[in-house]
Amino acid sequence: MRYSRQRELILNILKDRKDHPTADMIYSTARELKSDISLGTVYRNLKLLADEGSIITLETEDKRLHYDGDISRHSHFICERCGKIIDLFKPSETPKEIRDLGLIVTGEKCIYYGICTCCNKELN
Amino acid sequence: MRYSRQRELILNILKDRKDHPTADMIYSTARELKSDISLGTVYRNLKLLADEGSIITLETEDKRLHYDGDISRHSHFICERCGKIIDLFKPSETPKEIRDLGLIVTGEKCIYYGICTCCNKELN
DNA sequence: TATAATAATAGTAATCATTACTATTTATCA
DNA sequence: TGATAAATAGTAATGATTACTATTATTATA
Repeated sequence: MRYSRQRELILNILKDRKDHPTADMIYSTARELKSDISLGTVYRNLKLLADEGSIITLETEDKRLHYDGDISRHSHFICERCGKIIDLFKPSETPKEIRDLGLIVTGEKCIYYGICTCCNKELN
Repeated sequence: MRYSRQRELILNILKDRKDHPTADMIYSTARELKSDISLGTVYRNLKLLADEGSIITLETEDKRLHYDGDISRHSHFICERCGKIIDLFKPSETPKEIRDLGLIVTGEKCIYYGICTCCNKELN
């Protein structure tokens, strides 16, 4: 894979932020920094980066892929009211039961759903 | 919500099978049993059933929603080679850390990725 | 049981996130 | 410094899902 300025930009944008943006959110940030970058380039590179394991994808209920520049082992919480995605530390081991089934586990994505602290305050 | 024959059919199809079909897979089974059911009806009712909690949706990496008629607390394993989705028992509690953050957890979806037993045999 | 009210459907059109395509640009290596 | 081919910009296409509308079916009530 050859170096490209666009790919480096996309990766840096993602590594610098702590939220979990969609492709078009990354695209709009990228446009501010390089005004002629195209949406297709953003999509293509996000996929390349995800395939090589440099970033993580999150398949959420909003039907848009979200991206995470933090590839450390952790899970996520998604607020069903405001949609905010919160990083959670993931302390538990991969359940022994899974290995006992003869399955080879290479990754996991655990998403908790509910109401975040902010929304809970607003509701009460 | 008024009774409908189509919705009952869709729910029964899903409750009767142990795999995790997509909308169009459910649609083709439904067509065999009621030849004039429409794809839109399948989609609309799957959404209704998921919203009321009668079935579960699985957001996978293949960009198609999969449905599960088993609403007991369990997680899933997806084979990255053949795409098969396997039910796993979910013994662990919701991590205390999450509640300590002031988050209200109403649900969770945990998907493990890797290679299933069948595919592993074929590879060796 | 017949009928009025309206929820649900079938069939089709529209949407929208994502991917594919192609002429042009750019990174990289001899 | 060119040659080569990967990457891009810009646009068209794809495909899962949703919206729309005339018609049908359910259900409450007379």
